[in-house]
Amino acid sequence: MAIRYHTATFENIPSEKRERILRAASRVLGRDGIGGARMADVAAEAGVSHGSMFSYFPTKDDMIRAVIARGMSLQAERFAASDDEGAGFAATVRTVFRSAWDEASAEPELISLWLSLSLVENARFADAILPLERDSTERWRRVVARGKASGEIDQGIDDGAAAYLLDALAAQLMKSRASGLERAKLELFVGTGLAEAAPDRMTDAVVAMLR
Amino acid sequence: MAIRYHTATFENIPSEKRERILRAASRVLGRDGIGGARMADVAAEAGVSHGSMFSYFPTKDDMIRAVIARGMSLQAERFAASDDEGAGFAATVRTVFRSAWDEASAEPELISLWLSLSLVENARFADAILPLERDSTERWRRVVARGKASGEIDQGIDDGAAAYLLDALAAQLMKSRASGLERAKLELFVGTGLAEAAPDRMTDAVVAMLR
Amino acid sequence: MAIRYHTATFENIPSEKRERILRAASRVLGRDGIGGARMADVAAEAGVSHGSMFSYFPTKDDMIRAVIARGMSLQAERFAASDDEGAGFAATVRTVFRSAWDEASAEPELISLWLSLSLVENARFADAILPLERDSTERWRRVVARGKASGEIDQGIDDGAAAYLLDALAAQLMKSRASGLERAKLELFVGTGLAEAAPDRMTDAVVAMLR
Amino acid sequence: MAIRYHTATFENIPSEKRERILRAASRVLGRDGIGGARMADVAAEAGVSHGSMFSYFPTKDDMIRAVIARGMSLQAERFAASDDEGAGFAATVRTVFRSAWDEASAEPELISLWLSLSLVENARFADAILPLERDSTERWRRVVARGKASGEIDQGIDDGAAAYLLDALAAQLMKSRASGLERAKLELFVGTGLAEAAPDRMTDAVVAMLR
DNA sequence: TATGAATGAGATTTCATTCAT
DNA sequence: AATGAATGAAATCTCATTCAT
Repeated sequence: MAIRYHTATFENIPSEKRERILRAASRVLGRDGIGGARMADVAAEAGVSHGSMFSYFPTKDDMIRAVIARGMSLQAERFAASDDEGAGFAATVRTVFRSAWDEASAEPELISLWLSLSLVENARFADAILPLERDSTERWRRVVARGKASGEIDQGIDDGAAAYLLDALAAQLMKSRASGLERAKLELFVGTGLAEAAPDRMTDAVVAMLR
Repeated sequence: MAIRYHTATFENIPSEKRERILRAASRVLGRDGIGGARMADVAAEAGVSHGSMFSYFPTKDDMIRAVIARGMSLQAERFAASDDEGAGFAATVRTVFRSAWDEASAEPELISLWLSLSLVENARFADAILPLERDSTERWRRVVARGKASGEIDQGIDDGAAAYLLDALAAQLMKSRASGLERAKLELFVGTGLAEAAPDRMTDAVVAMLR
Repeated sequence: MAIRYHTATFENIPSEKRERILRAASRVLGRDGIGGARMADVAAEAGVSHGSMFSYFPTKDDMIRAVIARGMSLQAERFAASDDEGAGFAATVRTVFRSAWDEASAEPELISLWLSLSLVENARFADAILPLERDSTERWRRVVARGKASGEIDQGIDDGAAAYLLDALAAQLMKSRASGLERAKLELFVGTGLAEAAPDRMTDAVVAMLR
Repeated sequence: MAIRYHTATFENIPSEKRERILRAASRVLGRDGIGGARMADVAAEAGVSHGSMFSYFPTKDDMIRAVIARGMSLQAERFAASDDEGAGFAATVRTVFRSAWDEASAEPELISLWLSLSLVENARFADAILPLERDSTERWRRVVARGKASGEIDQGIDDGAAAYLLDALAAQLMKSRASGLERAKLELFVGTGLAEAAPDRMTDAVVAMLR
């Protein structure tokens, strides 16, 4: 069902090499951008020959899609892993904000790539992550619904707006791990050097607001 | 005091032409991205010769900085214009969200360009808008302070977090005017075709939450 | 005595496989041209591995020469088969034109390949078919000689020119089976859709002219 | 009405340079073939930079079409120039065969290019010369008609076949100037070193045959 | 000052050939 | 002997920048 952007050759090589290449691509794409990334750099960083890249992916665009697809499934896995239907609203928000923060810190280049997908110039890749965004939407809606059911969220609150706000906050936190500008902005609000505390502080704040 | 990125020649041409060039550059940069924009396209769109571009700006990077600087001062003007220290918190949020939305709708390419500046690949331009972000921060802090003073915001609310949240929401609304992906995400929350109502709905929601 | 362009390995594989490979090569060379043909395509079309091709033929050029040599001997066989020293001039011309037409229709890619050999860029392969051309010359000279002897050709006719003309006509007919342009040209003369009747019509015409 | 394959830039440069580039392209295409010709070689041979070539022609294919178009109009001019409706059949054939021979000798690379167009691999360019072929057809039909009217051609002769034969012979003579293989073949018929006499000898032969 | 032709370094992509398994 | 992954040189095309007019 999932579309494959790579060639049969790519499926035949050792999975260790496959991972190495996709990680290198992810790193270069995150660093130099979709347009600025050079296949030769990815090849060098992955320790394969320039020509080999094109035996793994028909075109640069295909490689990009493959990296996005991998990023998506990694993210989906993490979402699923952090999902605990039994936890309370505040605990859930705290867990999700914290894990979003940690994952973004671990692979900031994937976040950079994700940021790129919002640009019109890269719109042709955006469809690749829509499913993930949809997934994320649903997740937040359910979290809000549970919060209302448990009384942790005021009944008068607009569900959709609350979900949007929570999603936007999580996204903003992640972006501040990948982007110097977003990080600077975050520090303007929480204080220089206090970024690390941001996920918890935001959790407290948002939980308080919604009650 | 402000740094000039253009040449003396650029100052000698009619201001109408100057505007035309900067607007064309803005449009092309927003559409094709910082890396993907071509000087020849800007020239063609502005109705000047390709060669002239380099007599106005020493390099492409300089032209980009000039466009960003112009975007910044436009934005600063608007901020100043919409500032009404006498208005209440709710009214201020509504006005700012709405005007952010309208301005983004009017010049989405400036928003696109602004989005680009969060990417690491374009980090060398980010310092150009930091002053504006700082300005925006201060503004939201003052708005929150007024809200607390007037009792429209609960005393227990974390000031910094509230300001961050309001800023993030305003930014998110603006971005959804320039990016198909962000627009799709907004519609996932507020419902397809209901994007237009988003600024008011977000205002209502956030005002309710902070009370 | 004949030069071998293939390796010893090629001689050890089943003759069925050998044929399959040479036919595939012929097809690909005819379709994509000598320069444009890709070894990988030949391999795929023949159902052997890419690498094997180079264990059968040291280089692409060798493979091409092998294909040409095979085409030559096929053609020589057919020449010999259609040779009937006892037949009259008109009957001989008719038979040869018709069989040239039919053979070209059956394996147009061999004709394409033969056409390629007239190009300067492929001159290095031309020596491979000179013997065949020489053979063809001799054959036509003999046919003309028989025609004169039997009185079917006017004594005043220039033998060499007549033979050249007959050979050129036969060649032209064959080429029109492989080349869209040559076919279009033939139809300009004989009428659209009437190409199939061309061999007989040309036979009648040329027999009438030489009498 | 005529389609232009070059850019506006190409029209702005000195006509001397334009000619130089098209001639260089023609030479390289004739020598290395359509697929084998390299833009860098054309550029070097014309004394312009590699990059400039792409400011004159959007793509290599466009350059090829431009060269073909130029070859066509040169050829059409010559056709028109050698047209003498008042001349007798034999004189016309002699003039046309001779001028075809001379022109082919003067610019063999154009003939090579023309030969290339018969290959399936180059079929996408063939439509560019169909008008010329059509023109040539009509011309030979008229020549044959005049020959019949003046009694120089036997009434029983098949008009279409005669025209086809004359056209094929002219083409064959031209091709033998560009192709070593075709030249060798011609010499097999007329005798080594006697190629130069071929046009006249063929004229005599064909005039005799058709009477 | 304005123009637009010219340049060349650099990016993607192709493919004959090699070689480890 | 067979396979197919790996290689890297080379080809087309792009575009910021320069420069003669």
